[in-house]
Amino acid sequence: MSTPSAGSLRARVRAELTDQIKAVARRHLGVDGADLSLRAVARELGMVSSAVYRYFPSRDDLLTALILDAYNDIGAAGERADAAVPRTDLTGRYLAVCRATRHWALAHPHEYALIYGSPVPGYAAPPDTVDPAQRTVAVLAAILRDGYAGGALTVPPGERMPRQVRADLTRVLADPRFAGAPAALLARGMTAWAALFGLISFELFGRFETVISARDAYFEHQCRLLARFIGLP
Amino acid sequence: MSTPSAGSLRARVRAELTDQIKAVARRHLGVDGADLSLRAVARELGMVSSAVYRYFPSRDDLLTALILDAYNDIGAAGERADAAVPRTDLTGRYLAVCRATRHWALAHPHEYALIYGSPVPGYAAPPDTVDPAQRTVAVLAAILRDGYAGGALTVPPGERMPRQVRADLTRVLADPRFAGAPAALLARGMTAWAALFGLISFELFGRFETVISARDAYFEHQCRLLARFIGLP
DNA sequence: TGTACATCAGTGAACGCGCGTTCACTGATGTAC
DNA sequence: TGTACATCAGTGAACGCGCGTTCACTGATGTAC
Repeated sequence: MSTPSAGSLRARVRAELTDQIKAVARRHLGVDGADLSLRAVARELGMVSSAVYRYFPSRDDLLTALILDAYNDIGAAGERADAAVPRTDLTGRYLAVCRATRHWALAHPHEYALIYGSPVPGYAAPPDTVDPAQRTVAVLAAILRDGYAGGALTVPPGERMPRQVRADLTRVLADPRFAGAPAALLARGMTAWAALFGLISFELFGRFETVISARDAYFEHQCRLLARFIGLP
Repeated sequence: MSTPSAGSLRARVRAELTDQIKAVARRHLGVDGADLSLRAVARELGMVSSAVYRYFPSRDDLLTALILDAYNDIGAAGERADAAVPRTDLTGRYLAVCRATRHWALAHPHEYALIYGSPVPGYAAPPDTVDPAQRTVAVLAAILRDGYAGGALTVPPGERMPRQVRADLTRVLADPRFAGAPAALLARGMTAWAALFGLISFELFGRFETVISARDAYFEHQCRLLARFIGLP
């Protein structure tokens, strides 16, 4: 209000409109799916379609922005849920992350579909989406690490693992975000990770439509089974 | 050639062209995704776009035909794989079904995305897709049934299950295709089912891109973990 | 504090394109007698 | 076996629509002196 030079006013307005464009575009994902219409977004904002190009150089860049936001949102939701549980309550942390992830997905079905559904033909995600895309799985990995460090999680005795798989997992473990647990544990964790998103996608994409009616309870039960599978008490 | 009246000739030509249209449309799924272009399909077949309407009353009906075929194909692949393994080799049957399902998905990525990817906005699958959609999971259920009947699979002792979840699963078990195993086993089976498609979707939709290089071995290992999770030896 | 210039947001028209679907039509194939 | 009529496949033009992107422009906001 006082010190900030007039320059930052324009910048603030610009940031706000950028957010508004994204917000409207997000809503349009539900109508058009991944091939949302720039013109429709502009129309809803009362501006002419060419004006959007002052904010995003192309339709694909707008899409990329939505994808980035979605990854960061769902990842942050998982991180917050994890942080809210005592560090030593590993099962509680695991369940909290699962619930938060599903909760976000149910609240933002079209953004979820954008990042965890079919890839958009002709669209290639730029490299800077990779890190945000791994926030959720990084939270899960941290639980494995803490569980192993504290002795609660142990390597299942007599578990064999093909050499090539071990090589891949070892490479993953070289990343500090995923390090700390042995490969055998990471393997189980990654199965649970795929299962988590399999469950959410099944629910969201209609596979439980006339089959499962108690969705919350079902998800909870499935997650508990997966927790046991990982080795959590 | 001899007895079949001339009427069946026209019918045969019609059936062939119907198949050709579907074949071309299937290929176009890779370019346009679920919003494939009728005109592009017609163009590739050297016919005028309106001619396609002699075969499919609308674009959505063509899409429905592709969806039906895809469900039946992937389901049949699982059934064949299961049938090729001795009945008593439960783990072998389970792994065979998983492998066949993944194999089909890798060979038909765009059809897989059509049925197991994000739902198409504005498209509602007609009710006759439901049964074909359940062929794969029905094969898995049969393995549970046989395992339980033969005594190889047992209910995990002391496993609790929320009342509502039990109610849902009991309703599922009323269908002869899924009957035969107790609810606690079915619950595990359905987790493994979601995990299977979670794994395949992750692989196909690019989530393993720079992470897992030994895809076959990784999938195999994950499926073995899931087999153990279900209770298979 | 005031002026001269540069930056930027938004306009409106246009380009060139593709789409699903309808409709009246031609000509070939099938059917009934 | 041959003829008269009905069915059907495919044509080509048209309707009405929406799209992403470019471009020269106006007028407001910001900056340097």
